[in-house]
Amino acid sequence: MNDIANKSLSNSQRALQELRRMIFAGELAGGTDHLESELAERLGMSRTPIREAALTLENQGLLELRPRKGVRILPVSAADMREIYEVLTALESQAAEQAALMGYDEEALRHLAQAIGDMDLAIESEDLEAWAEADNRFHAELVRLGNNNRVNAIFNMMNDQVRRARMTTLFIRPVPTKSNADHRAVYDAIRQGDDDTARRRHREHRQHAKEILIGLLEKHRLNHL
Amino acid sequence: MNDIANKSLSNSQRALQELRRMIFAGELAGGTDHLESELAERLGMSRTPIREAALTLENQGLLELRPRKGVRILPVSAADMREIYEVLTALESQAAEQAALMGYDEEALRHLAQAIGDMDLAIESEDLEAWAEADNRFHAELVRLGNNNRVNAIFNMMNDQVRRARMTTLFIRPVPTKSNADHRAVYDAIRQGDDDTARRRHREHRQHAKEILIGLLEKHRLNHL
DNA sequence: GCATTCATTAATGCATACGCAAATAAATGC
DNA sequence: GCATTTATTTGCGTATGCATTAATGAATGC
Repeated sequence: MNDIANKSLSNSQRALQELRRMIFAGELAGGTDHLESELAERLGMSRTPIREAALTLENQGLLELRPRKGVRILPVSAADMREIYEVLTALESQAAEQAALMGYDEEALRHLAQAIGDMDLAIESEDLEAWAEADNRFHAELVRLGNNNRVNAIFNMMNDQVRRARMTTLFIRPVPTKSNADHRAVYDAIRQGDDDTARRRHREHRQHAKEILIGLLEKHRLNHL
Repeated sequence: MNDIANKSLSNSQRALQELRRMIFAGELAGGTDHLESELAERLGMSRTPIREAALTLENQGLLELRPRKGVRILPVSAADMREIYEVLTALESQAAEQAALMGYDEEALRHLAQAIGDMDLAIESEDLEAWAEADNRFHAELVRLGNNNRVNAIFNMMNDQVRRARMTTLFIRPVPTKSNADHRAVYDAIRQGDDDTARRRHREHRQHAKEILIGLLEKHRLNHL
């Protein structure tokens, strides 16, 4: 984010966040190969911290270490997106259910309500980027309320990969005017402690989103992003 | 497994599988700290491959790298087990649903049926270890049939941690005579392509297992394993 | 002209070395 | 005797160098 914050980070950590950034920014495009030494030079450090960062990113499914071919930035295919959405559907539904069981009061659900409100505004002003940001905020907050660190961690990993695809798909997708009805229904169910409805409603919401996305990807022949 | 196979592995890979084994065998107990250099010496290699393996294991949630304190083997608490079971419940249910949608024939479900049969036999002969092995085989096969690499990968990670707890809990838990009825119901639903039933039934099965386990852990004050 | 073998190149996997910062012990002041 | 400062130790983060081994190109045989 800023240089001062970076000063306190180790080189491994800087490498990690820089490589992530480069991947998401498309500077390291999906499907391309890069030598460790090349990346090391580019980030102004030795191969050691680069390797450590690459190891981590490999575990997170963003790239692959292929001996003598360099690190390969993994492309995200339509099939990958299906897998990712299935994981997200399963885990977020679980989070919605758990959130409903937690008995949160209105104050605790403030961020969730805020995100829904922001999406309304974004749709009115037809600001797709603002909508995507608020939508993501809603889902992240929902998962947080689910009160399960592991679900949270996996969500973040998968979400990273979705973000890569979203850049592309956001602008070819229909304005999601309907989806906020789902969000509200999930919110209400959580507020009322109705875990069954929360889970089921969110599940349908995500499943629907998946079908739209996969449909778009296939229609536009976007097989790797 | 054997020396010959190990010869062809890199030191990093050997370190990875050795450290895993030591953790699961209890040689590196939960909550204990170990210096990188100590582990390096113990495995007869330098710190570099040890660090790489430790990085991976940290990502997988088995240990934690704490500067100057060594790698800390993470204990698995009752709260952790709750989290893990929630993830497994969500993902396996998704896998059951997807498996039902795949339209597998009897042959494709052979391993699943085999595992169920083995559990029957194990219960008859009261062989808890054999039962646990077959049970695990059933769940792993179910996930495989779910046809989602990411679900598979996460399942394996979570399952690793469950295995650590199972060593302890297996012998204080009641003989699971009833659970095979669930397994059969899930099998039938998949065989008949009834995705809704497969998902719901498996979800209930897992949820039940979770409640039993958590109950046991709390009753026996097993807060960290 | 094509396949096969050999030589060359180059990138990795790993060992090693070292500076730095944190933790611990020692010493000093009060 | 306690607190605070200073010295010492120790483990980690990272750079560097080298042996290994795969990939590439050259050369030889057919």
